[in-house]
Amino acid sequence: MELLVHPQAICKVLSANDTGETGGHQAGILVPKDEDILSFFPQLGKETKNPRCVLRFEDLSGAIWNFTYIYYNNKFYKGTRNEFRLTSMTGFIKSNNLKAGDKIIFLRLDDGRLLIKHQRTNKLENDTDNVLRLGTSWKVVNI
DNA sequence: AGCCATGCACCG
DNA sequence: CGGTGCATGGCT
Repeated sequence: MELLVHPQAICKVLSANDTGETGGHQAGILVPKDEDILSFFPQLGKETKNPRCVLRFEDLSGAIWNFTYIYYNNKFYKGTRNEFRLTSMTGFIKSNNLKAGDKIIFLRLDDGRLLIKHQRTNKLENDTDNVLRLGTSWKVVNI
């Protein structure tokens, strides 16, 4: 019997840097080192420097987006980086006019296919943010 | 830990 | 040359 359970969907509130509003060109979003979040993505270790893989996402209109999931781990190779990023998202972010505060939601279907959707900022919800105070801007969503 | 920022390479 | 992405460093 298989008892291993993985989250089927996660979401992230975009930062200004994620959307490119800060003028940066890092072309993607940061993925916090949270077990529940990382388990959604392929496991990338520190055996090789800056390992990556391309993930194929489908949006609600049926369009296909290929994002690159990278583990910048040069901290283990005489550098200082130790973080995960999902890059090549400029097209998706621009075509949907996503801004800081908006959410991106990733879902995995039973057949392994990946879906991506987004949600505009809800200001009322923002107001309660201080009270809820989620540890990271990512959260596991059960569907 | 997470977000901000930037030099360089590549490509249309 | 401008947009995009890679890789990396800095700041909070």
